[in-house]
Amino acid sequence: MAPRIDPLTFEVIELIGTVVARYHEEYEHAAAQHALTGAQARVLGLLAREPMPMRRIAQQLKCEPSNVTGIVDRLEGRGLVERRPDPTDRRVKLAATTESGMETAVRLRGSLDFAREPLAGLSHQERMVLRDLLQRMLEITPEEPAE
Amino acid sequence: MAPRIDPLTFEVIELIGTVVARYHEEYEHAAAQHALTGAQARVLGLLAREPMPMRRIAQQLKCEPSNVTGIVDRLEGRGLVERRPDPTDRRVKLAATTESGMETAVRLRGSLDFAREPLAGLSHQERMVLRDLLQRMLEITPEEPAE
DNA sequence: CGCGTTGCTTGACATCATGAAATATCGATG
DNA sequence: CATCGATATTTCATGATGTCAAGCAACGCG
Repeated sequence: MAPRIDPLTFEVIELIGTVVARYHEEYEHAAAQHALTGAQARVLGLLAREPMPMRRIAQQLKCEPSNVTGIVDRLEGRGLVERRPDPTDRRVKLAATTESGMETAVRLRGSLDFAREPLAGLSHQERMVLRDLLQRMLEITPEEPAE
Repeated sequence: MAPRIDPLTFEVIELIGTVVARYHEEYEHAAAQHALTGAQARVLGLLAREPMPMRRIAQQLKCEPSNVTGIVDRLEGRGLVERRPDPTDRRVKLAATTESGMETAVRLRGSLDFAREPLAGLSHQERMVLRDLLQRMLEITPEEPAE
């Protein structure tokens, strides 16, 4: 078995676990306020940015396309989303938010206060440090020199 | 969405979202390696620390007790967990890992390499900074006058 | 044109989650 | 002690999410 983890690292892991738990909790709660499930909220959020084929939704959600069919069905049943033909490929169906769906997505995003709430206590300087550390943790290479 | 959030904060939020996504991905993957679902892995992990009543499992998972019944049923069906009577209260059933369940839990914990991997690039000093920032970010319920 | 590939849906099935109702036990009160 | 409200668990019905296999339509290449 792997060598034991030092206490500091363990502590950070626990904190990340807590962040993950809190994030999910708030996300589900915000979704529920709009009578949406987490999965529906995620898809609606994706489509609010731009319409996209079912296939791509599945890739973003890391699930099977057949699963997306059902989720979009339910969103469509509520008039939040519609399927359009792709002009360049008749196999493809583009899912897109309706006007009502876009409104819901905007309100949803507004109530995702995980954004403002937990960062309130951090200064601008500290947010930059946090950003850099998270980036390195995720091994993201900044494409452009960061401000 | 309204530009109420400055770009830096937005960037940090996105990063946290990425952390959450990656965490879940790795967790589900590790669970699947032991033929467990995420929920089953979480319960097994809880019980590996100490046996506890169904009620408490539900509280930890933030779900209804009736849901826990099913999850423990499946773990019990595989011989990973067993139900014991609580000597002090005959209403209560204590769920506890079997020997085999404890082994699985230990191996599972070992394969949760989200622990070691993503922090590898950070120095001891940086981990301390990250820990402090996360702690302040998570500052539990602003009962105290938020500084 | 023919044929393998791709995109989406359908169907069968397991899991997770909720809520309401049933059962058993506890604890307190009269 | 008998009763009654509260608590712990289970069962049942229902819905959402997820997988996989099979099917159909359309694409595109040879």
